[in-house]
Amino acid sequence: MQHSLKTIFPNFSNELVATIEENGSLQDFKAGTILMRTGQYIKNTVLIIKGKIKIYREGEDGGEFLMYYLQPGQACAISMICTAKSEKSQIMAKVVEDVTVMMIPLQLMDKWMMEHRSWYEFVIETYRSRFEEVLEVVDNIAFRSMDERLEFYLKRHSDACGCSEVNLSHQEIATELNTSREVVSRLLKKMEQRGLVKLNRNQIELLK
Amino acid sequence: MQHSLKTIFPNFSNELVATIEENGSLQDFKAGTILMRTGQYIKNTVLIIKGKIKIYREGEDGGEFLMYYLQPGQACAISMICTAKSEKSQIMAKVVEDVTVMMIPLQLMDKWMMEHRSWYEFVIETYRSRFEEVLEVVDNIAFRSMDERLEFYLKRHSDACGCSEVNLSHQEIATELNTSREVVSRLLKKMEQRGLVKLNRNQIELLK
DNA sequence: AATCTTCTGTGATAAATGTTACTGTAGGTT
DNA sequence: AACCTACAGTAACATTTATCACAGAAGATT
Repeated sequence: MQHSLKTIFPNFSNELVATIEENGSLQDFKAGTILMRTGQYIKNTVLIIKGKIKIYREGEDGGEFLMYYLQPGQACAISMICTAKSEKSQIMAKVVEDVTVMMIPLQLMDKWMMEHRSWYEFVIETYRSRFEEVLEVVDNIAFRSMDERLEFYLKRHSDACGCSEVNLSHQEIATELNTSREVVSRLLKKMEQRGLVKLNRNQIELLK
Repeated sequence: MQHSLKTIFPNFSNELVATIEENGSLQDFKAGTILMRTGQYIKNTVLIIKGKIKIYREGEDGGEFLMYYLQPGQACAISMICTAKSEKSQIMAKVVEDVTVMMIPLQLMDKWMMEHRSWYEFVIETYRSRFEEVLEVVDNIAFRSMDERLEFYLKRHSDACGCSEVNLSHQEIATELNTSREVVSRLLKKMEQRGLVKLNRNQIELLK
């Protein structure tokens, strides 16, 4: 099998992997697709096999605010939490790099919690890590000014891709931080003067 | 029994209630006690029987930021999430009104998930509602300005106590919103001029 | 090459929030 | 009453962030 579940989710037991392959459905989505909207009911738990999904909050005025990214081996905590009670989504999920996901019907999610220890642990760990990530986001906006938040944002990006280049326009960054492009340009320029980054068109190299 | 678990947690099954009473330990804490600190390891899951606990994030500079309050019938989601792996706390928990809590050793928390359906559902629901609350907090700081946040804060308080008076000093409010007392005073004065509140010493009456 | 579009840089200005400093007031204490 | 302390009001100023306006640079298209 091309995308071995067992490789991507190494902690799943063999029985669990078999059950998932039997009951879940693999689906592909192109970059740009919105997988989940605020207010929409959730019908599936989503495991990411390949690609990248952005989880963000949308303001009433249409502003965005990045919460975190989901990558292979991870799952959407919101879809898990909400599924349990078939609740509405509180967030937006948008594909940023073509993804392959495993969709798992909501009834199974609950059932497996009791039957598969490794599923239970995965779900709990997913909750925990996402909760932590959101807390970190709160920290950032509550206690830090824009320049620090920008640095943190860039660092998170380069950590995620494992490289030191961030291929984004200033406008894209501004959107995710819910600020304006000019502010991002200005702050980046200052960072460049401090020798922290090198600025190219559609690309920011982290130097430190 | 004075504080009947079954009354405060109506969804718990009778067996679960019995198990909790057998294994948990009731403890009282005075207002002002800090039950949990950032970085501290968590050894128990905490169920609130009586009183009120404030869950907040602490900035490096000592600033505070209110996440939410815990009241009778609720549990600390962080303690549940972290317990599962005996992780460190990411937040601060401070008693604001004398509390009685039920402490449950971490091993049992996990065990009961498998054995008691009503416990499982309670835990999941706790995760869900807290996650939602934190998302709302993010919304507020990300998309709203201080005057809107203040209004929201006051509303949440009066909703929580079921009355229209909020008995807090400007300083206390400022601390929880991580701003300064002067800003709160100014904004409250404006709200008073708009006829939204009436200001007294240590008290704010909501008029609308 | 000429044209267009997108991205970036930057000044000027406005608005929101934070900070400093000082005043007055209510309530408690002696 | 005299005093003290916590709380509240407010002016003046600093800083941060948002907004507007415009210009130039890098790529893409014709």
